[in-house]
Amino acid sequence: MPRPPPIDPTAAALSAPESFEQLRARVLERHGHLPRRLGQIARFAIDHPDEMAFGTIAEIARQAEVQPSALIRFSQSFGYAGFSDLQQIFRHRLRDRWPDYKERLAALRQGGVGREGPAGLLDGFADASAQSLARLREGIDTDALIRAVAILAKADTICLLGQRRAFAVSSYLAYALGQLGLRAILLDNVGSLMPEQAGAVGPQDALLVISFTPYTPGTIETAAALARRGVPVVAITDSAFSPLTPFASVWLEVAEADCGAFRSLAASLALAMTLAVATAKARGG
Amino acid sequence: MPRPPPIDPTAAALSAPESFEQLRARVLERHGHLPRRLGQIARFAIDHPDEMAFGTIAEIARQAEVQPSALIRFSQSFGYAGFSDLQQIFRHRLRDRWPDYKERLAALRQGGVGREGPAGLLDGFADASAQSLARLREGIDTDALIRAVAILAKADTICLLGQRRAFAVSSYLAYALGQLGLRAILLDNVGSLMPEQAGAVGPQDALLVISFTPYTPGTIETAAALARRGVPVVAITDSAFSPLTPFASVWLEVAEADCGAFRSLAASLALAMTLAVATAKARGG
DNA sequence: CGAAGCTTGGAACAGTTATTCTATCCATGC
DNA sequence: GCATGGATAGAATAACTGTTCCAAGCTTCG
Repeated sequence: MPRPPPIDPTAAALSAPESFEQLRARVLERHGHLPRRLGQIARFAIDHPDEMAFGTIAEIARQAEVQPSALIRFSQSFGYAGFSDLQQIFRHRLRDRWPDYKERLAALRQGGVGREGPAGLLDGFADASAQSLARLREGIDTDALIRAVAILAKADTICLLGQRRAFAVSSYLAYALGQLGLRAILLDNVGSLMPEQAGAVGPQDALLVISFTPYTPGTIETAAALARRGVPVVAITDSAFSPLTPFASVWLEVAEADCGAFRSLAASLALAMTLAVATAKARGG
Repeated sequence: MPRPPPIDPTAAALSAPESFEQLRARVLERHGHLPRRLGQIARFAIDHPDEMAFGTIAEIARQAEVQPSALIRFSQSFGYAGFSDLQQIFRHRLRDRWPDYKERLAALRQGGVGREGPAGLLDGFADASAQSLARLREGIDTDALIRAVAILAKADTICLLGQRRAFAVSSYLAYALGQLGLRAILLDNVGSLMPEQAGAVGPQDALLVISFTPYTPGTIETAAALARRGVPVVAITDSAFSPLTPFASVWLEVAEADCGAFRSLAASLALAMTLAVATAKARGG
């Protein structure tokens, strides 16, 4: 690797960026050829501009996992006299952003139509997701949740089943449970091998199945077959009338709001994560 | 003039306002029967909230023509431990529409409102998701979003790439785009066939790639290879320093909040859905 | 392998911070 | 007019601030 060219202090001093946008551009441009620690700071600064604005040098250094002196070197290498000078940039950014924020808030309160085009769509999906989350918090059956965690904590292996729309949830659970050190297998039906994937599952394991209207037939069949074989079943679904409820040991209802034709997944994912972490806690503790 | 009733320290301590709006209301209400200097401070605080957020106690005291100690008495008379506590309110007002997530959680716990066990965890994940969504709405780069939609709308086939944590997003996009009647293929690396899956992709297509820290090496490599072949790349990632940004035609930043070790996916999914539906609209219209 | 160059960590520094405390001031009630 | 008690100003203080400086650590080049 070629040695990075020495930083020209004159060049740096000539041009201490005066606005956040300028600074940001400069940081992005130089990030590649910045020493390790300074690069770390650059990253933190751009990713957490609010912290940079308010924190003391000690706090920021701790959060960025750097020495306070490194922050000063960073500031100076971009042409500022010291850290305080650099911090001014971040503070001004917040000051200037404020009026914009006020207007938006007012617009939202009035119930105005909001933004147009893709941004408007985004507002819609974000709204739907937030609404789903709020409903989940208030409507969750705490008892069922506790029983579900108990079942999963007792299981030897946790099998995950969710197809089509619910596949995002089951695949994320496979990732999360793995990270938590829990044995889990994802019945993903690759190569139409679902029967074989489910073949070795027994009563000592547990099935966590996710399905929403229109319930994928394969999901229901596989879940039902496993339940018949004595496998405890925890179901995440969208209605008390779901075909999963008759044979589920525990079922949890999530009512996802929709924006247009598309339903959110935010609540289902939050619930899934809760199950994963609570199970890990129950087992580990 | 009637003598002002003595301030009841208990009453003040019972209720230190936690948001700027609450504080403002309280100040306005008490302003009439406040001692001269404290009234002076009240007025300055409401009129110059930015100064209150950024300044040191000495600067503010000078600007408000008051003694520093008066600022502390003012803070305490509203139930705060000292000036620094009061200043937090003004800082949070600027920092984010939403009070700091961690402190909110702490407040919930202290107030006894927070639930215990799995339900408490659920609250945490729901909070993190909601916060991510709020930040997405406010922080989204509308221009980039529009350019991204334009690229995707022009594409012959939309290729989806996202592994590990991001796989939930890419797989959901595969489902959604299919429902919308758009040709999309998911590069899922089943059987380690990623090279073959990506082999037929050309400049007439487009790649929609999703990756978060720690960026899966295979994702970056494949995306970079396709970009080199002239495939337009739209990236959803979590930082301006993501390894995707150098070769992405457009990149969209989502800053997901975390609850414990696990990050939410709510904002990424909402953004993904937005891209899908906006692309369908752009093409169908 | 040795030398030279930045880069890095950590201690030392002077200056400033928020806070506490006390003497003084002023307005009120008797 | 005097006593009372909160409000105020200002000095004292201890903690912490941002900054400087230097020795040790790497990396790269000769």
